[in-house]
Amino acid sequence: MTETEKRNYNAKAKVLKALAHPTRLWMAEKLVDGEKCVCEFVNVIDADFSTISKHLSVLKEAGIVDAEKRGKQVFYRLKVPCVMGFVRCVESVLNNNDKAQSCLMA
Amino acid sequence: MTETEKRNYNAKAKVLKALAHPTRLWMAEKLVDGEKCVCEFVNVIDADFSTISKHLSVLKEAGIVDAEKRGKQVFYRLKVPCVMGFVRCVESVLNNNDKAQSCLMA
DNA sequence: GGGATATTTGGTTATTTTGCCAAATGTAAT
DNA sequence: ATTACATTTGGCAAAATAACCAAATATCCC
Repeated sequence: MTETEKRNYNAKAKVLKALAHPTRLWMAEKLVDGEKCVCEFVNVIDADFSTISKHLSVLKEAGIVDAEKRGKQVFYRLKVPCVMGFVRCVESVLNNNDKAQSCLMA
Repeated sequence: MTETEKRNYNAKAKVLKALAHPTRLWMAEKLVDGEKCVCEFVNVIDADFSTISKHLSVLKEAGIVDAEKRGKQVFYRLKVPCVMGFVRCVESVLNNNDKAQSCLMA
């Protein structure tokens, strides 16, 4: 594997890593409906607001979301629409897993 | 967020986490061409074979690949074809990031 | 059975990630 | 300018991951 390839896979893995956390994935999915301010997440997620802010910055760093400050609030929005198609793929993995499980039980 | 939802997001995150590693992502992509035995990875990847084996077992555990033993060798194959469509999405994120970068430079 | 090959498992250490707290920053309202 | 509110940043401890080595397991060939 060349150095360039290596860098490429590191970069791709970073994007995946950003989504590979329950809270971040949940937030990304919520953003499909449109932008949300941090405060909206703070009210719903049971975690410190600093934690939530850091999660959002991971998503931003990865290029998955964009942030815009308006007044006191910061609004995040999904930058990459395909993200969710890809969540559907993940769901199909899970469905497969469940099917396998019920086979074992049958 | 209900307990059920929480479990659901943990499960989805687990699948993503499995792919969120340069080596594992690379292996998953290689498997698009068809099954490969562990030894084929061992010859190419610069890492201990126990490390490679463990990576593969993470992918298997997540339901992304399947393993079959034939003779002395174990063959892994992709269980979920959509995985790669979703890698394409990740790539589009990267392209976006690059574009943003070149904007900054221009 | 004994040796060779292919892979997995267990154990250890180093690194990364997570989540909370406290403190800093930015913005609007009084 | 002071206060209140929204968010980010820095620092630290706990938890999860990763990679290596050595040892265990499984299969084949002699």
